[in-house]
Amino acid sequence: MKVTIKDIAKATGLSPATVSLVLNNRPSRIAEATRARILSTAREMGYRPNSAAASLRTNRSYTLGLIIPDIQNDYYATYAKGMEDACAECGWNMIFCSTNNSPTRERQAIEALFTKNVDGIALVATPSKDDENDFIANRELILSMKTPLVQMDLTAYKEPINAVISDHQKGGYMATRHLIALGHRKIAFITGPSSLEGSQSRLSGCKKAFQDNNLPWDDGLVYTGNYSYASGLDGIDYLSDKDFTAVFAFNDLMACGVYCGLEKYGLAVPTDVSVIGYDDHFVSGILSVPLTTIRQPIYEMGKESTRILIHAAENPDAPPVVSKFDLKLIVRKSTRKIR
Amino acid sequence: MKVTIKDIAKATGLSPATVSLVLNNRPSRIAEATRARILSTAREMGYRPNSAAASLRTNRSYTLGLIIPDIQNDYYATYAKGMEDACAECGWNMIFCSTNNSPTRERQAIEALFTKNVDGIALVATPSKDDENDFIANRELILSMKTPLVQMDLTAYKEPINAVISDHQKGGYMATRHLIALGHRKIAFITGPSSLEGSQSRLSGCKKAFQDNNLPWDDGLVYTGNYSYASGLDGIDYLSDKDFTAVFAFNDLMACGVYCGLEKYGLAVPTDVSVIGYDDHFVSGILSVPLTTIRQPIYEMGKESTRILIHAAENPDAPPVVSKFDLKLIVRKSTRKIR
DNA sequence: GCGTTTTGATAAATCGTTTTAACTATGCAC
DNA sequence: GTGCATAGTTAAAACGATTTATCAAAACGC
Repeated sequence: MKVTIKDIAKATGLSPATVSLVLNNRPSRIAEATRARILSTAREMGYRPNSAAASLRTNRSYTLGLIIPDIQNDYYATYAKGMEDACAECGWNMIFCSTNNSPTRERQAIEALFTKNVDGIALVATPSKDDENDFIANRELILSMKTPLVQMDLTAYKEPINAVISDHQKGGYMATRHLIALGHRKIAFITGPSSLEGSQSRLSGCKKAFQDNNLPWDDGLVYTGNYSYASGLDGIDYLSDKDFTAVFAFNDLMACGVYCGLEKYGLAVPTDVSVIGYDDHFVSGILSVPLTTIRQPIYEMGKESTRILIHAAENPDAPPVVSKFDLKLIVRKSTRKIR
Repeated sequence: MKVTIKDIAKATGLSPATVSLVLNNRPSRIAEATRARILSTAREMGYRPNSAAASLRTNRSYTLGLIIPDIQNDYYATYAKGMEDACAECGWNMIFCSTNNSPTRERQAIEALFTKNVDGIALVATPSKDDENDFIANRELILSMKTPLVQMDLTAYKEPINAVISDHQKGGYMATRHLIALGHRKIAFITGPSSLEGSQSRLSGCKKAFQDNNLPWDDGLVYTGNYSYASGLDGIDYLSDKDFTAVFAFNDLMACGVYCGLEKYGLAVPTDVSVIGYDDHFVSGILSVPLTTIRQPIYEMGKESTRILIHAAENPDAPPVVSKFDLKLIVRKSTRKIR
């Protein structure tokens, strides 16, 4: 039925050992003629290795696992693409798990990946609103399995850990500074969930920018969103009776909601209100008023995650790596000098 | 190190055979007490099955492979999510492969999936512009492996094959009829690549709608795009010196390009020109002028694909299934009665 | 008490590959 | 002809689970 290494051995009159040595390109002294013969019959017979057998024997699968909260989210999808492309370059494979923002499914995914013997796991933890413990527990689970782990956007941890991060404090600072430079003083902020470090960091960057410019901070202009389109809308509802000339939404999706909300209240972007987002989601460039935003090199972060994991898989006692990425201010049409 | 079935056997003083029988819930006469003992020690010892070993022995992996052209594309991502959700419900796993629109990588993905012993493959073939042969060759490859295959949006094939499809001719018809009903007579069409069946079908649906209403068809108002944002823009450039009151873009992404193009020429949607898209991409609802579109139940199609594959895996000689899905006209703000 | 059925559990082969120590044959030096 | 190095190849033991035929003991019928 399926062609195995034994079949090739039989066909060439050699032993399975020899065939395996050649097919895996192991350092050994196999005559060049033999090598060629094996290679060509393998091709002719349509040999395809059985990775289950190999993985059983070697305990390696040349496969990475990726766990993301939602594959439909462009942000995670881009990260996934980065990882996948880097894997393809090295001939590795990936198993994706999209957990639909459920810590339970996240846990199941981890178990499944372990069962499948992956050589490394990239975890983009689900932004669990309430239960921080799930999050910790799942990370612990991976670590307890001794499988290399790389985490996105996580720094604080009791022990060093592989991570790809971007400096969100700086991102928050850059965005705010941009608005301040345009003359804005009454700036509203629509943040992410306060449980998320990324959101916290951005906010502290914003405050720092105010400080550095000797401007008074007003907590009343901060609305806590949850990174969804709807919460951008809600933010504007909340802000509708407040006085502000610019909005910094902590991601682009909420910025889209902000656009819609502002329109509802008869406010034009950027004439009446400047809007800045975060992420550089692909829609940002094709909106009616293209959105000024902070770009995260999320694709590159995906690629780097793969590199880190492969390296960790191949060097079991390499020290943890933290790769820090630079953010970039992308100025488009949604922000302008205050009138 | 890792807990195996043998370890549990040793710990309970039973044999590996018994442990396996219990853990897999096989029909057999194991004393209830024994069963309970095994289950509890397995839990205590943190046993996790080694799927490589199981798969080697049984030739089953409870894993499906999915091959899509681009994970970053919301359309495919939604399909993937549907498949994944359905898998999670059944305790199955998925291996995603995003091929970046490269037939070569598509081929590599197929090989990798085969090597990994997946129990079924869902193929969303890359819309290869020029070389139809790659496409055929890759499908043949999967079929030759005797692995269950389900294909999205493909009907024509010399032999019956599992597929999930939507009736694109009807979709084209619905969209065109909608515009005609609003009084439009000069309708421009921005299609997909003519090599793709889905695009062809939509176009024939459009023509049929014209026929049924005794309207003259004008090939000059047809622009062949490639489903990208840019080709929506290009389409409007091409049409700029033509006379038309409505545009039907064969997907929403091109419709976004159309929005932008029309703005460039000082035309407002829907006041000057009505625009209708296709897919119901998530941006369609959050555009400044929400887009009227034809919704494909792509998430459901993903779920169904999983069901088909699992069924095929468990019933090796079940006949091929073709699941047909209904399309729906979603009327938003981008189309209106002609002035 | 004997033969038969039922119950509960297991021995052992197997899946396809990898890997290491061991083996044979050949060439070479003397 | 003997000893030794080297080149080329292989035997055989894993890896961890599954599965079938088989076995031992207990229960049962009479």
